[in-house]
Amino acid sequence: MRYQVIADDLRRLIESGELEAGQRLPAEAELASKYMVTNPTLRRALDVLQAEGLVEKYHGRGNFVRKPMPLLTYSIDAAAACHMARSTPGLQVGVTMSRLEADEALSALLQVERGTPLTLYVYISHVGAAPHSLARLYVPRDVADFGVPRSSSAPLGDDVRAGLTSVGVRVASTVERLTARPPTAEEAHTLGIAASRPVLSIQRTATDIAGRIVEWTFLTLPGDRTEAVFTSRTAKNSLEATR
Amino acid sequence: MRYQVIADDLRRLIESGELEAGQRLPAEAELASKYMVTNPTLRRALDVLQAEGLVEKYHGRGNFVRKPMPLLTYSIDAAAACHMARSTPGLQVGVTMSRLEADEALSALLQVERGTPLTLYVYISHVGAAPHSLARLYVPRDVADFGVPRSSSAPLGDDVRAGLTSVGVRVASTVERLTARPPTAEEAHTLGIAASRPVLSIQRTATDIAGRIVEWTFLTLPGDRTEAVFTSRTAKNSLEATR
DNA sequence: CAGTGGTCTAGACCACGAA
DNA sequence: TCGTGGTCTAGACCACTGT
Repeated sequence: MRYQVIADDLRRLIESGELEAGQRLPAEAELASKYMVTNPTLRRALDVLQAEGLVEKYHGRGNFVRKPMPLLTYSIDAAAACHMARSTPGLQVGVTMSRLEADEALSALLQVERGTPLTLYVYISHVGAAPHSLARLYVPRDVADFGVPRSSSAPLGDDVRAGLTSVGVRVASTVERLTARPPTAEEAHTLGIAASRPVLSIQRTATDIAGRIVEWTFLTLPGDRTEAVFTSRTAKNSLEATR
Repeated sequence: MRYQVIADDLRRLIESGELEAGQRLPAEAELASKYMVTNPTLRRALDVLQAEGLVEKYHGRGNFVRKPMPLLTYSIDAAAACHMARSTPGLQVGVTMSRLEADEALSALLQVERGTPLTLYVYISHVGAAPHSLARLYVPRDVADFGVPRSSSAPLGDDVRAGLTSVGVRVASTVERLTARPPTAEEAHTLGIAASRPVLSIQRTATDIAGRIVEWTFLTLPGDRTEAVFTSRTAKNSLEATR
């Protein structure tokens, strides 16, 4: 298997530092002639490295050694009942807002009737040029209807939650469902990862005292750059445990 | 992109049930001529479906529609502070126990000195012949030293936790760290999944009131067959929220 | 052995990105 | 525009599985 041999050689070059992080690899045509293989075979080798998270491919620009990225920590703390991501140096967060009406799928997820007006917030965070996280938050407009939050350092939509609180919505309960799965084609493209790289997918439902769903969030986080941390303290001992 | 079109069509056939679970797909040559593409293009389409977990490939035997497996729910409930998996019909759990001494890595994880005697419990659950979950629990023997738990319906080692409580160990705090990643070769073999299928990896640390780590657990769960659910209630409203 | 999937070539052509 | 990666063909040959 020539493509494995080539992948092994390039992996060695990357891990030994001879090809530096962020650096562009030689053009595929160049590598193909160096290794005396044809285009498809060389590309197969690069696919292996991309699947391992060592290489990023950009159509028209080149193939790059993937930079080690800061770990994004998604914290789930029972004591504080808060959700935050550790602020990361160089992290930029972009927010877009759009208004839509609930279709079949959304009406089921949010437990509202079809056609219910919703607001969708999409958060995409970057470290430099590389995407780092993707968050989609749906809020029924009859629950709250505020504008685009200031682009903040919260890549996972915490400021929408803060906005809900500020308009008097009381969140009583939050349910988070976490799965590991391959990204959809769209997610892989948005996050700039290979379709074979796992993502940590988190679906978060926030319910108010009346049992109404006030926020439904869909987080897609690159598996190898994300850690979800959950801390629970046994109720009776919570005071002693914090010393 | 012809391979995507083909993948979409085959996905539709699988999801609609026209191609049944476990059934062999037509030979690649047959499919290639049906879709009027060549071998590499058809195989590319199958790669997509394999990455999505819809198809399993076996060299020399054929390509098969992957059988759906029961979902394992890993529940993290702040109110109850308990961890359990929903009992699954046909689920069988095997437990093995072994004694060892902490090496470099384990001494760091468990915050004990090298050479500290430990007990390792390995839980492997099956549904029929197919492996379903893998749990490795380490307990320092100076914390507790009980025998092999009765093989139970708890595939994730909950009975070790129960055993700790029964000998008077008070767990004050539990930290769980969840990541999505590809399996190691060993894990892929044990769980019977492809190396490209993501797993949900959970590292759970239980600490007692004195800050001593009393249990360190390493769970490896197949991503597309596991869902970790976390429920939190905002403290002040916990009574009202339960009605 | 026959049937199946796995790898590779040589080359054409398309699509994207930066200058 | 030009250099880059992305897709596809037509066909050869290899490797695994079961009879």
